[in-house]
Amino acid sequence: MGYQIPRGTQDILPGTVEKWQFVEEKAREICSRYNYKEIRTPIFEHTELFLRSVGDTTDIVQKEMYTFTDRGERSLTLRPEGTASTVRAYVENKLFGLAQQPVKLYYIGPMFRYERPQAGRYRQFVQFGIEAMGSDDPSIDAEVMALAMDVYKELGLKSLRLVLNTLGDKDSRKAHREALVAHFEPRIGEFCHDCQNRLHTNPLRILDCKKDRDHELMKTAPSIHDYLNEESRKYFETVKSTLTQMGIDYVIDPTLVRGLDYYNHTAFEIMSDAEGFGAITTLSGGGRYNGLAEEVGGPATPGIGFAMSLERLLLALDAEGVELPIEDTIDCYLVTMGDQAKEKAPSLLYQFRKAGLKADKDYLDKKMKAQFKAADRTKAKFVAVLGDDELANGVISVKEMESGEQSEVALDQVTEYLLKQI
RNA sequence: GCGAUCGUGGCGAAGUGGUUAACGCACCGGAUUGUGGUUCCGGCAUUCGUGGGUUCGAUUCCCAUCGGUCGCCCCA
Repeated sequence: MGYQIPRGTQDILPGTVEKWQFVEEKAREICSRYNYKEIRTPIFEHTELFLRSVGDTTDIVQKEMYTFTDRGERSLTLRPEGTASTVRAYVENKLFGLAQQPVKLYYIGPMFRYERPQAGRYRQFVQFGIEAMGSDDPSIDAEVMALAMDVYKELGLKSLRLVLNTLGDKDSRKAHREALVAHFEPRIGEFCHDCQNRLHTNPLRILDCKKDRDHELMKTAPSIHDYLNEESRKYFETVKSTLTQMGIDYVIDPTLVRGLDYYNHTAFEIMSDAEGFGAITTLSGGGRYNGLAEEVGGPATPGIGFAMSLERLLLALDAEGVELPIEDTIDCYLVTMGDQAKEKAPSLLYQFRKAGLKADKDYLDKKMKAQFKAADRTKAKFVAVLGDDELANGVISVKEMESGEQSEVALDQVTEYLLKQI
């Protein structure tokens, strides 16, 4: 049976690829409205970059990376997300020196994570994401969320929920973290294995453990909101009020924690409430990562961004029954009858195409009836019928498929005729 | 990484330890020798994900493996 596609990957074929193109085009259009410029970075990076940025205690790094050694003994990793590469490029290319700040970038491309595939989860998947670096103004946090929501809304999605939280700044996080450890440590034995490990690596994650959700200590656990210093609290307030003024709905979820270590202050996810998703409801996620540029060897630079999976976006469109306005017709299908006409066909078709018409013909020597069927299948608006008779008289028959109306046109005028008709 | 479930032609989908593997859609041809979307007739899987085992014989039973789907974990 030949070869099989690797697990968790997919071929995107004609018929589906048009949806991808449409969605990508929409994302680009919105980015250009918000003045974000595209950046293209390599699909693999030095492994160290991800260890540093994503965090070596995260699931992504611990068990999901496609890491390999190249012939020069370098450890490389297929990118599991886009922020690390973008920040690396920002630092390496000294974009912090650009006159125009903040630097607002977007990317669309494949990411790789070694996971058990299921609906909406692949080993190679496409993320569209943006990063704004060089400003810690809360209005840019709101802008990032607005942009993300615009993509979904303008494509026609309705069942959306913007979930928002703050993780606070370094000091707030540190104080909260200590409080969490103090809270759970005396009775950590009552928690699951994962949580016991999390206590010292990442106590924040205990809060959204599904197994221990009902433990009494969960309800009394210290919330980050009680440990926010004045600055962090004010920052969060401004982000919220800006969103409100923009008319963007959101809900606060104090337990929202993101899976990557680099986040602070604003963290958000966009969820879909549409039926038909199974376990996956998160369409995209993002947040602020002040300090990441330094971590990667650059100057202290605030940053914020988000990323969405296009696979999940398409799934959501499907779940909500959204039909994208995709044009898949052609203007003219050329049908021929007889040897002379057949010989004339390629040059005539070329003439159509040079004039800008979408045109095609038969290549399998089919009978006329079958050629018409093919014309239907390609959704041709017009069929031009050229037989030896017409050719001898210097004319061609043009039939409009929907109405069935047919007229005879001079052969040397048919291109102009078709251009006028469509 | 763990658990469950499924895997039959291009697609959907029956089926049985035993000579020819239903059916529907799609496709191809003809009725209609220069005109499509309707109708009628005919054609279309040496083969049941792959490999091995049990058996006189397996698509059907067993094992392994690969893959899909779902749940857990986690995430986009």
